[in-house]
Amino acid sequence: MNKLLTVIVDDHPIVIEGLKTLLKNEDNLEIVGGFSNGAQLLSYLNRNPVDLVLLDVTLPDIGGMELCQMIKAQFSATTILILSNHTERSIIMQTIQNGASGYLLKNSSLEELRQCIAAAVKGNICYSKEVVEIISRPTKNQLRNTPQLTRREKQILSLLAQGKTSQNIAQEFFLSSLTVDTHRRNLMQKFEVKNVAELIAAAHQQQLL
Amino acid sequence: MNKLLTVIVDDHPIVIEGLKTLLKNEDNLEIVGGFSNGAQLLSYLNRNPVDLVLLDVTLPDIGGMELCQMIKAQFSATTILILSNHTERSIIMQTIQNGASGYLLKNSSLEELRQCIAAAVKGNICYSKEVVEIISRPTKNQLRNTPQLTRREKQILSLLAQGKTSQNIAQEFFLSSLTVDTHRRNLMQKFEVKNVAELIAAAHQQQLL
DNA sequence: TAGAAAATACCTAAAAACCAGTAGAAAAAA
DNA sequence: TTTTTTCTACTGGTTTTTAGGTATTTTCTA
Repeated sequence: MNKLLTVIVDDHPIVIEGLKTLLKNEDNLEIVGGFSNGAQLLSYLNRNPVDLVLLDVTLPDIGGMELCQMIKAQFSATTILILSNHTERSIIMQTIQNGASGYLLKNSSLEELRQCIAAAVKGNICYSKEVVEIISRPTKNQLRNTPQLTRREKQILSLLAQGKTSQNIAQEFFLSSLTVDTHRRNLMQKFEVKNVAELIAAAHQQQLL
Repeated sequence: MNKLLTVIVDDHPIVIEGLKTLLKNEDNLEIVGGFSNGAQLLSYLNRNPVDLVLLDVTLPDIGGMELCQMIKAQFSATTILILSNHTERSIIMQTIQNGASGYLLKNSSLEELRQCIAAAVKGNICYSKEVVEIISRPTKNQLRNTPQLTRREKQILSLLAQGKTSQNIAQEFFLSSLTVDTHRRNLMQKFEVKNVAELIAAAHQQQLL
């Protein structure tokens, strides 16, 4: 079996070197490049075959998410493994949806890295132990008390998210637009927000839409 | 190293037998039990040490989700791997939330099963290839009509979601509020929406926030 | 069945958002 | 270097939202 052609992308050269050293003795993979930004990576990918990309999500030129998408769109055979210090749940989940095959924190052991690489190149997804803890932790939303909405408020919230004005909504429900205004105001009060934009964002974060 | 004490829980006896046969020759694990419902499993767990549970989510007496939680609450050292035919995205995500260390479809290969067991007992999470596809699928659809945003537009979109007014944003970026208005208008045009409320909702659905 | 919660509706006035254009400067791409 | 895109800013007008309130009726529910 051929060795896995592997590249490392990280804005810290130290991390690149560290990984190179760590993986030097792996007999099933070969580090063929280390890049400090997304543009360099894409340029390399256009010229050379690559099996595996070890990718940091914070890069100077382009977000790791977009980069993920771009790599997957153009080089679908290439496996992406995220190696990051980001411990936010939403970020982790997003990377997977953008085509990454796993997520590890930078303090992962070589053993974990091996494990995840093995799973990833076989097409599976693998999260390291620390990442598992983050994922299983209840989301912020669940900790934060989600406001208790009445039936009407939910209806109106949903129509607001569809871009309807108070008047539109009033017509739809055979109400006075003034009534809708009141509901709208109560909604904003319950969510402790200043305007509809923030209202919709908050509602979305709490999975109410 | 001791063998992994493994139990199988599935309401189809055939599946239990099949798995037993399949895993009989694995030298790192030993099947110590096969149960067709949750009560039997819990009763066994109370009397015997178990390292790994291969669990189906559809059981006659109790939902796999609840069972997962109960196992993890009482026997936190026990690893749970879901083995199911459910292909709904939300169910898969939920099992992880409830403490499972992985998810495989029943048509997975022995190789995949091995891979996931290995990852799971080390504390990682592992999804089989088919499951990966399910997880990544819905977003691909969403990505189709994702508008291409400029850097400024992204910045402004993000501040809008925080409930900032055009004037607030203008101050933050040392711009005229009229400029921010223009960006805001362009954003709405790109997303084909009528106002910020819908804009935020659309952006959220496309994971741009 | 009384009291609480929810839904309804109104007033005023300021603030902000939205519409439909135009247009120069700066930056990026070809 | 030329072309295109992005960012910037404006005019002028309309619509909608937001921020204070208050108040009656309906619907739960304890």
